[in-house]
Amino acid sequence: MIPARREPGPAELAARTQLSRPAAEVAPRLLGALLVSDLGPRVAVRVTEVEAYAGVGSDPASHAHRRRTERNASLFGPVGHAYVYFTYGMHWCLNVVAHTEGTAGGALIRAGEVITGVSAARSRRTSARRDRDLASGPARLAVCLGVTGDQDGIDLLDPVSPLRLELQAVGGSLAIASGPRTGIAGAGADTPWRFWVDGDPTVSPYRRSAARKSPR
DNA sequence: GATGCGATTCACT
DNA sequence: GTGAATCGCATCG
Repeated sequence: MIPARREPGPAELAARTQLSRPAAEVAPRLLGALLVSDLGPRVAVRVTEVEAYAGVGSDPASHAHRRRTERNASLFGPVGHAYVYFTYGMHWCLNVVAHTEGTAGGALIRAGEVITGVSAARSRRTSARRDRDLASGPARLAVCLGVTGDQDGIDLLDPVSPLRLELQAVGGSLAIASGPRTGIAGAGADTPWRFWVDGDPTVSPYRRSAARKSPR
């Protein structure tokens, strides 16, 4: 039989509204939120570091800067869904789609603290020496949660989704710091769209854009 | 059709 | 601190 159309609850509607704003405004509000993965044994992570990426034309560092393609399509899609991309031939990174109606953008989840399923996270991240290293980096966090390209585009606000974002967990008294984004060169390199929980040990160490050639 | 490089991580010097 | 690993994608010819 045909399942009834899902009725979004009030928390989900509130979250959807919160994410329907420019990524740069949404990103700091994701700090302290919970990412819960039921892909395999449950692992939950408290978000401690994020970066904002805007849409076409406005942010040269964004995957959505040039135009919509098959790869970045999720960034143009519904707010609150996942954008998962593959980079360096081996790493997956997770974004939360956030933008105003008709535009594109999202927030890269750069780091978090594993608060549930530490042993499961450790078995996925055998090279991590300390617990604080388990999700201290975008690709590390994705591994912790078991996220791959298979999760690209899924709805993070659907209560039955295997990967969920819980905004209601956000506490009020977080010390938020901001600064330039990591790994960005050229235009947009100085935009302070990286946000983190000040003093949190799980925040990934800042690296300026890979000092390739010609420093100037 | 070919090519260069990336929103990174890890091991090693 | 530096370099290798590794491949899909966007750009260029």
